Amino acid sequence: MRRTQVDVNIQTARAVGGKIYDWYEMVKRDLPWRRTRDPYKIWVSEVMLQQTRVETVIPYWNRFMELFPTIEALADAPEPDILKAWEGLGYYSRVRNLQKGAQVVREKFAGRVPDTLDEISTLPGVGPYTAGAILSIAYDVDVPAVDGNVFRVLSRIFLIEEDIMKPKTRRTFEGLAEFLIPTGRAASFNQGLMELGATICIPKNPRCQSCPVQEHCRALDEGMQEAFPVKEKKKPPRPVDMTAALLRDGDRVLIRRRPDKGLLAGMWEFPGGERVEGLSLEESLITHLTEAFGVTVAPQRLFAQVQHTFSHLQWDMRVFECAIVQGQVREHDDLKWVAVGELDAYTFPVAHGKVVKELGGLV
DNA sequence: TAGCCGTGGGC
DNA sequence: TGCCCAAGGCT
Repeated sequence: MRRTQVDVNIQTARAVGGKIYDWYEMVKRDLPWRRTRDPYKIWVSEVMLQQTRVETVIPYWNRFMELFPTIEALADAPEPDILKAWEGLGYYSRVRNLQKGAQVVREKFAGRVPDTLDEISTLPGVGPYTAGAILSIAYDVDVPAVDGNVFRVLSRIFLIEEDIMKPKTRRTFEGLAEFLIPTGRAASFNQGLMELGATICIPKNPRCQSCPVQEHCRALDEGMQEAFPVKEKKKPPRPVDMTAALLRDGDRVLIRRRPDKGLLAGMWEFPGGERVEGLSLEESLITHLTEAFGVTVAPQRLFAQVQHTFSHLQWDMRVFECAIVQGQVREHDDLKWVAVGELDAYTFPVAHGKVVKELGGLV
């Protein structure tokens, strides 16, 4: 028996596992992919269900089964056909991987979906969750299938405070989920855990009065249901004061290309940079341009102010119209004077694009 | 490890 | 409106 990092005695494990199993057998929804044991059809359903709601998946699964009823049919289908069948589901690499997987099954596994963790995990698009789901549901193998529902349900029952956003946390939950499986009944137990998470133990306002394991739930006991699972909140984007220079030469403006790596790699921008600690915006801009091109500029007026939020940064960018007071710009591949009317030919980040648009409006 | 990949629904 | 969330996996 694998040892879990969560302190659970065998009696509790048997009680919780059995109750979830019994409850699922009582209340399970009649879903189309629950009417088959065909590993291929269950595989397709599990991939469709990744990050996607059951109600959304049902019509897609039905249509997919008509179009590609077997591994052979999917393996041989033209890519445009499979994409069309997936249209509107999102995450389109899922269906490309599914087809690649079908081809691998045909060529390496004699057309039969593998029934071991090691083998099935070699299929593209089959990660730890999907592997466990297919093995348990289609082949009755007693392996866990830990998805977002399972994180939520188990973290509440056992008051697990590990951050579920950390990859290593998965092992804790897999160990516990495996420990809870009533022997030989992983198919219904695993689906029961997920069904419980989807219908009762929901993220907000969980329906604890209807829960089959309410008497075992430590979070309910402490009135802390909504504090679980523990999920490190994404840090809010760091605010950054950006500066940029609008330098004109007749109807042309100066743009430069960003480095090939890092944020907004390879895109074009109006030269500038982050505000330097201790300096004003204008002083920072002068410093950046001096260092970058060896020219001295004089900010003359604020041309535009643009806000743009990235996942990790929040730019408050001010674009100053500047004059060159000393030195000369030497053009090269990544630094050019470009007519305003030609700027469309260059790719700008959204923030700079707004400035380009404003410039265009002036022409 | 963190960023990326799509879409629809709930609040 | 703007988040968060939903049966994840890949790079």
